[in-house]
Formats: sequence, C-alpha cells, structure tokens
Amino acid sequence: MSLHSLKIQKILHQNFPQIAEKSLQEEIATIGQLMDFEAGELIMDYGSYVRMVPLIVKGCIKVSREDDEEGKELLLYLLNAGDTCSMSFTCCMMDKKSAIRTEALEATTIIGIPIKYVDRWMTQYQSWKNFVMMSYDNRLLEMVKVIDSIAFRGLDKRMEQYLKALTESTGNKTLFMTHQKMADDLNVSREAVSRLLKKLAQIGLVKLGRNQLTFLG
DNA sequence: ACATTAAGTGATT
DNA sequence: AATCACTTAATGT
Repeated sequence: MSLHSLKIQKILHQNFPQIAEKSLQEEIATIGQLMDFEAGELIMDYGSYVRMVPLIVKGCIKVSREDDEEGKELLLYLLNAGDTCSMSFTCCMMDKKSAIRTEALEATTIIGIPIKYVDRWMTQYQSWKNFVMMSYDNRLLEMVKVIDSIAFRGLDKRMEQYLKALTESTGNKTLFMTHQKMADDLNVSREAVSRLLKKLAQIGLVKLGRNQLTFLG
C-alpha cells in the first residue's frame, strides 16, 4: 500500500470515525485525493460543475449562496474538519451546476472523492449512507438557524450568531476582515455593520480595529 | 506627501 | 434598514 493511502487511512480514522467499514476506508484511501487550499482561495464558484465530493480534513470552508443578479451574497454555513459538503452530493448526482460558492477561510485540506464512487457507496456501505444523511441533517439544521435569525430576529442577534460561528469555526477570536466583507456575508449594508459593531464595542462584546475585530463572547 | 481604501456620520426615504 | 453623500482615519507607495 502506498504512503499516500496510509496517510488517508490515518486521517479517516482521526476525523471520520463514522466511516466504519474497513473496505470502504480502503477504497477511500485508494481513490481519494488529498487537496490543499490556501486561506482565501476559492474552491468552488457558483455555476461551476462539481466533479468531487470533499471530506474536510483540516481548516474551515465558507459556503455561501450568490444572488443571480447583482453579486449579492449570503453566508449559509461553515464547514470544519469531519464535515462534508452536502450540496456537492446533490450536484454530483444530478449533474447540476453548483448553486453555491465555497471558499477556504484558512489553510484547508480535503480528501476529494470522485463522483462515480459517491453514488455507488450509498447502496454498498451502510456507514457511508449514514454519514451522508447525518451530514444533510446537520447542514439543514444550520440553515434553519440562519433562516430563523433572518426572519425572526434583528440584525444585532444575527451578527452575534455570525461572529460566534466564525470565531468557533476558525478557532480564532480575532477575525481579519473588513466591515464590507461581513456586510456581504450577512447581505446587509456596510453602514449597518459599522453602526452595529460600534454599539457592540460599547457594550464590550467586540474589540474593533482596522481590518480586524475580536469577539469577546 | 499623495493616493487609496476602510470606517464613521447625518440626512433622506 | 438602504442609500447617498460626504468626512475622517489608517495604510501603502
């Protein structure tokens, strides 16, 4: 067995304990491709075809929905080690263009699984099916939370949730980004973000700086 | 020093 | 809360 395969097996063991069948682990180790992305790198853009399903090994990926018209964006959820991209399953199986955009927020490593296996494993391996289903469930729950905060709560609570998700997901209380970027993620105006952050700074929830912000939750 | 970009502010809708 | 029209502040060249 190759060094590459051994490495993947070890990673699987550490980050994807749900994937139980030995033969499945071996298949992934054989055909999976380790891929690295730098911080800020665009992994999949809106409209491109999905050829692989990623298993996230390390880092953090931002998944966002893009509006058809004027470059509007909305953060849907964040993915971390042990997660997979649910949208990519659907896109793969139906051979559709990606309805989302994914971007690495920090140095990120994934195992890429070519499309053809993904489908076959669904019927072949119980743990793969469970893994996929579980992943759908998690993502859906996260999206419900986002919808909930958009529909029923003000921007202030939404901002808190956003900051919490980002800092937890990146494991860093300080975020290096502009108010404009946050405004894009939340799909609100930059001014609204600036004004709200100023309020949050006054009550001591965040610490502000140019191009950076520290969450003190 | 100058230009550029990020952030703050007030008025208007 | 969005948009506009500006001002002020920080940073890069």
